Amino acid sequence: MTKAKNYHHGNLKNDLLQAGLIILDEEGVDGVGIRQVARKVGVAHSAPANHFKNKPALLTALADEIFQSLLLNIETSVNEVEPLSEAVTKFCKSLLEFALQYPNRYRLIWRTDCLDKRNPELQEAMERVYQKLISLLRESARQKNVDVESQAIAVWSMIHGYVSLRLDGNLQQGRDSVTGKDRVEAILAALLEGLA
Amino acid sequence: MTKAKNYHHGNLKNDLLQAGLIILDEEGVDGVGIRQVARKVGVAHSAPANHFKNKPALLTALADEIFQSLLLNIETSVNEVEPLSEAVTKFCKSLLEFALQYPNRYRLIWRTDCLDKRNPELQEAMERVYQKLISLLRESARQKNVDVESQAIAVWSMIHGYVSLRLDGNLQQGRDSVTGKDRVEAILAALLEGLA
DNA sequence: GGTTAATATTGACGGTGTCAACATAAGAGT
DNA sequence: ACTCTTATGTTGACACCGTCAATATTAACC
Repeated sequence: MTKAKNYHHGNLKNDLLQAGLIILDEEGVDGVGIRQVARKVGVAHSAPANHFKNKPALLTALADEIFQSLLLNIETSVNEVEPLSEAVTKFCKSLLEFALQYPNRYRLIWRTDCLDKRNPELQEAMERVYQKLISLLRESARQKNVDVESQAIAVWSMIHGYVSLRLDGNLQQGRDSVTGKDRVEAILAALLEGLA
Repeated sequence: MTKAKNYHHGNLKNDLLQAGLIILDEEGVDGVGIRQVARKVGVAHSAPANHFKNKPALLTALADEIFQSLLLNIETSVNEVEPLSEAVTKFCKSLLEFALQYPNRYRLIWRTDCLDKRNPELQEAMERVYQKLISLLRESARQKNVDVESQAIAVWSMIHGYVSLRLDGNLQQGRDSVTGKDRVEAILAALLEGLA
């Protein structure tokens, strides 16, 4: 938050985004609104309009920022040259960690009903995460004749589904503590080694 | 919609729910609101309050109905005695079919931020779907020493993740048409046979 | 048939996003 | 330095929304 004594605020746009992040973490997606962030920054309710065309634009800008930090998280924890199982496990775990640390941020980036889906920056931000996964799989599938795309979608679907279910509290009771190793490892083992 | 000539409407509660379903299909989760359904049924904006304590209660009642029909869908298409791969495939496919036919219904039942999560009927409705999957896996895991719970969560996560990504348009481009067989089969094959 | 409880209506309150009209300040060109 | 233009911030209005309180209407029961 930069100081705000003057009529012209300085760098309102960025301050609005930071305020939005805070509100998001504290109150969830529904808490984030034009008037809310304006209030938090101490500016008139209609000031954000100069920087964000409408509510979806504001949320999309937030989602974009979030995707970037998520990607950073992933890239610092995954090493390309590891064997497939290691790489995939780290990819999934860093995604889960991020979601557990900032549940509302994870929720927002998938709330496409609130976002401006066509925003190219947003699309590209998500694409980068997906491509990271693709590259991991391609690396260790070198000359083997496998359908990397399907594998990526399988992993991507599973971890996203698991995280979503868990964040929404849909893996009830003690159902999410498994003997010894974490459940992520267990379901990843199921995927890596096969069910049958 | 029953006729509404009288002051007392007859069975308003049910009519509100049906109207809610229609609005849900047509306009999405955000379109469904107290005043909206009241308007659709032709009744005062505050009439629903007699039948639904608040908005979450209305949406929860809808979600409950939806879960029931989803379970019906699954149960008529899955046969317990089939081999594991068949049973799991049918389970997942009927879930996907349902989601493609009524995308907004599928979306609603997972929007736990809009729903009354503690509602026991809702919890049980979801639980029944999950238990169905468990029973499929247990059936074909008979004396084999496998962690059925983890397997169930793996399947459940993957199909839920896949459907969610697909409904939200996050499996871009032609990325979702794979040579010959459907992508669901491809990712299920990855899960059944293992990645490594 | 009169009383009670259920159900529907009306009107208000504070909240929201968005728009239009206006105020203020910063920057560019002369 | 002095405009003029443009970017930015303010104020006020509008139509929605969910919720509540007060009231009207009817059904059901003794």
